[in-house]
Amino acid sequence: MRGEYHPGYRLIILDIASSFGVSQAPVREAIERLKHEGLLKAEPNRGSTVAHLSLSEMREVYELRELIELYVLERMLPQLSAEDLAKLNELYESMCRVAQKDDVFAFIELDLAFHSLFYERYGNGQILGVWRGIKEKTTRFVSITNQLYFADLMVIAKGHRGLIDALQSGDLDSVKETYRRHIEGVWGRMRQML
Amino acid sequence: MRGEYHPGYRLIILDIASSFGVSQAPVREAIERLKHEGLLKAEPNRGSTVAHLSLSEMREVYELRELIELYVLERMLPQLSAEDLAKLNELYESMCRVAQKDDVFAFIELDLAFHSLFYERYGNGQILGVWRGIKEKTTRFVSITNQLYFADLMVIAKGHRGLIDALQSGDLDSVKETYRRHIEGVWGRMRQML
DNA sequence: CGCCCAAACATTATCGATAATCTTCTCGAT
DNA sequence: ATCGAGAAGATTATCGATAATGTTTGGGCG
Repeated sequence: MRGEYHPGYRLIILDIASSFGVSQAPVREAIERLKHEGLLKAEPNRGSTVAHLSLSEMREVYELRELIELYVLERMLPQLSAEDLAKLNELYESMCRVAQKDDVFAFIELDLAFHSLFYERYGNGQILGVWRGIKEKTTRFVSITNQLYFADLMVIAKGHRGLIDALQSGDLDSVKETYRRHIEGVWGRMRQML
Repeated sequence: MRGEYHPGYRLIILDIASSFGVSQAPVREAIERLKHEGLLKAEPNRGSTVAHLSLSEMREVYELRELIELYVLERMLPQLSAEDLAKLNELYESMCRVAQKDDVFAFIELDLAFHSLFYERYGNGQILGVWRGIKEKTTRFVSITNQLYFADLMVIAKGHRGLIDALQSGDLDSVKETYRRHIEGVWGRMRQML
């Protein structure tokens, strides 16, 4: 997740086991999990390597995200409480703080936490599950590309100010349009990295 | 998947291992996979049980399905080839054949294969992944509730005739409306089971 | 000089056993 | 009779070792 092992790196079970001071079994279990979360790729009898995460895959992720996030937003907008808005404001301020320190990893966590609020409030567990997958892939992509991202950290943070304002206005169309532009904007910044 | 082990059933590793004539390791690996596919649920040191699949969960699944299927349909409609339509017709006829034999499991496979065509043609791997999850949950739910489903098998089969006709007309709005009614109709039939 | 085959090596997959943990049952005290 | 402590049993989690598989290296042959 943090990009510590780069894509393509082959994980040797016995090495990992001895580095953690455990036997093969727990390492195998962990690898099995990571395989199914899509972080590792494996071929039978050939071991596991860190999965690649291509730009084209991220394009697909963003298409899916736009689809479900606009839907969730529309549906949960009426239920949005003052408390929720306070929480979003709080996250926005944390984002600004972290942006100045150029801490990319902490920033993306906050950014995604901001959007998570809507999915969690909405209460559809299946959609939440899809969002979790999107979140994970996004985090990983940012971790991998890292250094190229933080040029615009403050710009992205400020963008969330606009989102909050739109939510406060309560006008559905302007909320959807603001979000659509936001999501596409972040994606556009990402795609320029490669 | 076939409902052989019913929800709540506890899987004992050593029993399964000896029944397959293998040791614990491969059984553990399989369980780990099934856990992450959501078919099993596990608590640490307390073993694994077959996951329950509630009606409320299926409601969520159908909400998600309607969202993404209408989207995919809209986007890939222009690319739909005569070949695709022939394939859909073929599946429709198989459905009718199987419906008469009251083979619920075979029927649901055909039904889902019908809808899979759109997702596979569309070419967004992330969305396809979401669909795979939906497919799996649906199959399982039908397997579990089984006997209650096949009263309407022929009705559901015939419904696909209408979908093909709508697709052939090429009119987006009528396609979307037909599909929306179809998806909600199948869901309505399901919810009546409980 | 390059190519194929076999041996040596590296690594994964599987095994059976032990350790840790949880559950059930028994027994004594209240 | 009820509750809790503790032993006995069942099961999972972990271990280290062996078997199976894949990869590399070195040597003989064309």
